[in-house]
Amino acid sequence: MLDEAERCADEVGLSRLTLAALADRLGVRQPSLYKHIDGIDALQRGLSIRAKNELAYVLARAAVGRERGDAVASISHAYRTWALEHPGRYTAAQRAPAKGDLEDIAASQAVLAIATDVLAGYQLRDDDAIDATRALRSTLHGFVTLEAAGGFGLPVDVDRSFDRLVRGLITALSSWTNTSNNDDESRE
Amino acid sequence: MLDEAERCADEVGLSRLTLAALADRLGVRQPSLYKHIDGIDALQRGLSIRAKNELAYVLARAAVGRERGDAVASISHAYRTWALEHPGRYTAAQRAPAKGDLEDIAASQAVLAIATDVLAGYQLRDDDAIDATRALRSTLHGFVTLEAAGGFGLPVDVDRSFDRLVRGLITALSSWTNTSNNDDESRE
DNA sequence: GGGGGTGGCTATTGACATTAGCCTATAGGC
DNA sequence: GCCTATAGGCTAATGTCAATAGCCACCCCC
Repeated sequence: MLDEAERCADEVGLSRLTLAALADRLGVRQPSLYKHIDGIDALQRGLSIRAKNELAYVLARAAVGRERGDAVASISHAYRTWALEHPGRYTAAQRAPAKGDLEDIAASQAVLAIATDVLAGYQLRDDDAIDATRALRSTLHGFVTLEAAGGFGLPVDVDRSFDRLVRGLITALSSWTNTSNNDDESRE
Repeated sequence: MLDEAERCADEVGLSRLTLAALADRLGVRQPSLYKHIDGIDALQRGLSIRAKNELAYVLARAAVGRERGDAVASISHAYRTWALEHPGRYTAAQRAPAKGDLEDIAASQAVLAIATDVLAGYQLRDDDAIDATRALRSTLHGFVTLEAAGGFGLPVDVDRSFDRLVRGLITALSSWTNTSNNDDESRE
């Protein structure tokens, strides 16, 4: 059932994943779904957890045997590719865990852990590491979200833009501890 | 009426802004709203346009008299502040214009124009400029969205993280044309 | 061959969006 | 001063969706 829900969400968008539509696709009446899942909130939670775990797995695979800029570039592209291929699941994965929902929290941290691991190569400490993780997540999430929402109107090559963004990110990470208190103007 | 809708959206979240709730707040029955606006789609479109224009104005003010890194930092902080103060409107502003909806397209471009203007100080040409604009938008949008969604679980200072991110962005922009084809490893 | 669990079903309720059609106050034109 | 168009409210009704209650059939296992 979650399988079908995932497919449905990816096809029509998470916000249009309705219990009625799902029942239709499964060839049963809508109330029958309640024998398998406890309402639409639980459905979204289930999708979210599966999505987070799947994403974590994809990212982990992209990172094996790489480090620093190489690893960042690899997971970045894997992230974007996965998100674009599974827009419904990607949206689901953004759902923040409820307080005390250990399974959901674990799934969320599985994704986070990849980022942390990759950034470990940069030898950042404490808050620096957290800042860098947040920067990585923000950058990827922002681009992918805008792209998926059709926010980039112009027909200019989006792959290239993403590549540039990732490169910029890697540049920033390379000198992360140096930028704690500087300005710009390194050129011209 | 849009005023009240904005307040309501900011208070309870755009997704929970319902015509029924809005009618309640206005002290009228729900169908009466149709005398003023053509359904919930039109309401969201109206909110979106107003939000985009307001955001564009806020950003423009933040940019006056500044350039390059200074301007980027200023609009970045203005962007985040506005988004956090008006979460409903900010969400509304993300809505992509419908094809051929000139008013909405104009509002969207008003926001974009600020970014373009600010980045003009970096003397980027053609696709470079577009890539940089997309990078700027992605970075800000990503951070703010994650923050608003409660995506940053840890209690570590979010202001600081944002500051670092913006600095990193400025660093990347400063050497934008140089990063077209490099790697990382500028340190250690 | 009976009992329970599994997984369907219909019927019903309640929130919400939307449409149809009605009523009133009022602002101008005459 | 009257007449009418319109702005802006209303009730009633329909349709979609989530959710709950309560019923029934099958099937496995003993």
